[in-house]
Amino acid sequence: MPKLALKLSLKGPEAEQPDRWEAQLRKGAVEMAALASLWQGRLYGLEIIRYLETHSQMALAEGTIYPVLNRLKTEGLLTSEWVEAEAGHPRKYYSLTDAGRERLREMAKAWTSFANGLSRLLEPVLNEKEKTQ
Amino acid sequence: MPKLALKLSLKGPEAEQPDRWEAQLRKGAVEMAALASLWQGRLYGLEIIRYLETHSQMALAEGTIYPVLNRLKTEGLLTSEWVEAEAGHPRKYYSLTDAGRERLREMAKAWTSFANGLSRLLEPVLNEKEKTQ
DNA sequence: GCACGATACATTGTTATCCGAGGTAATAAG
DNA sequence: CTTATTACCTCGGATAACAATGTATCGTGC
Repeated sequence: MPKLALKLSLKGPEAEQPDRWEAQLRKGAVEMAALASLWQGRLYGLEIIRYLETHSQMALAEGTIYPVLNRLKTEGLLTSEWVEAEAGHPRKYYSLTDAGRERLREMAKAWTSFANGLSRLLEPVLNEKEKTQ
Repeated sequence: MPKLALKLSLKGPEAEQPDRWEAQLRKGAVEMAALASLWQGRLYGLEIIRYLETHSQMALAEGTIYPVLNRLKTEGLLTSEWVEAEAGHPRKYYSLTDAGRERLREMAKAWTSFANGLSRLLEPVLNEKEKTQ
């Protein structure tokens, strides 16, 4: 057996909708999440993925995180450095710059405001207080 | 003066970034917001825009809302009916279907979970509790 | 040595979405 | 009849997530 790593997409005729919707929710929040994962210290790529999965139920693919990290690096929001591991492939550790820290603060505030607005909107739904028009 | 309604995009060499980021945040949340605006009764297109702007600081363009409404209608989550206005152009009122109501409940739950995860992630940032690595 | 698996980084193509810019229709006022 | 207002609708560009795929490095078993 050579590899057999197929992840079994199983795309049925009219299956999977919730999955795609949550992907859309992630848009825009991903950059903020990546920055946030580095708030307490440097991490390398795959570590960021695991961190976010553990700390926020946000499951990102590798094909998502690497472009994002490069984007943020280009914008000067974080830096990277290669570090040799005792075993295995060398790792590229990312750290927040001062600009990145500042930007994350702004994003966090904007996010909070945005989330509060939506929460207010969803209140009747979650509390099931229907009003018959 | 003929019209002069140009909204002044003013796309400088490296200007406007915060605006585009918030647009990304909106992706995915828009469908939910549109459904939520109809929870308490029917509204027509422009009214939905105004409702969301008032109740959640979410400013949507017309070019955004109409395709979304058609999408939701195609999925059977809402229905529409033309209603003559006493004055001006007739209005197309949208209402939630039972399926739409049910879907909105699911979305609201998923959103809450997602938002809570991110809130947890941002806690250190908002509380400014840096830990020197 | 060399095949193999594990770990890690990286890129490409597909698909979905927001929204600016533009258009149409109906009514009312000048 | 021209203009303004209100409303609905559509097209095209830009951006983003991510599945699939590829590359590089090291350790282990033979």
